[in-house]
Amino acid sequence: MPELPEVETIKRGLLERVKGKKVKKVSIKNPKCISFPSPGEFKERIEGRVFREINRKGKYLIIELDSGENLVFHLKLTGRILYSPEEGKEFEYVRVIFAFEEGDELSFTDIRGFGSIWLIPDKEFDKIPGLESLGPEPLEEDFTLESFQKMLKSKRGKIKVLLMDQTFLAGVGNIYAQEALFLAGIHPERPSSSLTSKEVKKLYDSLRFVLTEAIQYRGSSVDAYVDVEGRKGNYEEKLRVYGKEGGLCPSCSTPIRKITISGRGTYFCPRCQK
DNA sequence: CAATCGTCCTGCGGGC
DNA sequence: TGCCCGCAGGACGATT
Repeated sequence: MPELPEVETIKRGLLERVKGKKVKKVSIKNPKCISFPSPGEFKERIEGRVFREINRKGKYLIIELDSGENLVFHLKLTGRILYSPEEGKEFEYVRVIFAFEEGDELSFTDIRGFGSIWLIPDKEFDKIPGLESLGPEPLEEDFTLESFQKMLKSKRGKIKVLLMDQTFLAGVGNIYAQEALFLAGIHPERPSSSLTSKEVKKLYDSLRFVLTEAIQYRGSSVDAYVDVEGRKGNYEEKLRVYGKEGGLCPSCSTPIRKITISGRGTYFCPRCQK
């Protein structure tokens, strides 16, 4: 389940490995993941192009090509982007392989197949569902406590659902929404409008803290996540409540509880989170 | 109108 | 033991 810290880790790995490289060949093993354009056009428009700047927006990964087009990935649940220093490496569940002139390769693999790839001309991000309606980046400077307070004012509904809403905040998913709420001592089912200003500040600080810490640890390998080198993240063992059903609260030793909110598994400490 | 549900897909875990 | 059913989940679109 790659969320902001995992996609950021992949981005940094790509900058190191493939920035400035020229694509010699695109091999499409399973065209279903290519949302736009047609597989044939996708291949034709990428071969011979150079990977320039590499950016992340929420959970989307964006590679700028020297043609002015953008190669965009969304990994959803089980997508992986894997680097291989040699050609011919066939990863499991491989869908698309980008082979570079230097003889190295980048593979997109996906077990469950929810992930998507797009190739779009510059400034045509509207071709990608969700990309243009993303909320602010929680680690950017313009996401201040004041702006978070304002954002919450016009919103209703459960706070956990809101944190995971990509149009509200970019890049936060099921894992880090729960971790931030735990650190802030806020029950995931609390109506967002019921938070006191003290709680809003705690949540703001917790969100930024947990995302920053998770990036430092190169992400959490829940589900299929690994970095471009195929290495697992180191943050899983640091998770405080996510996936800890039957475990004890790291703060008060009360058993962690699991509930379902909008169809998503949600872990929390019934004592620490009110 | 906001909240929930169905959908896509496949590995895996629980249950018998 | 081994099989099978059903669950998990990001985000869009349909539905209530």
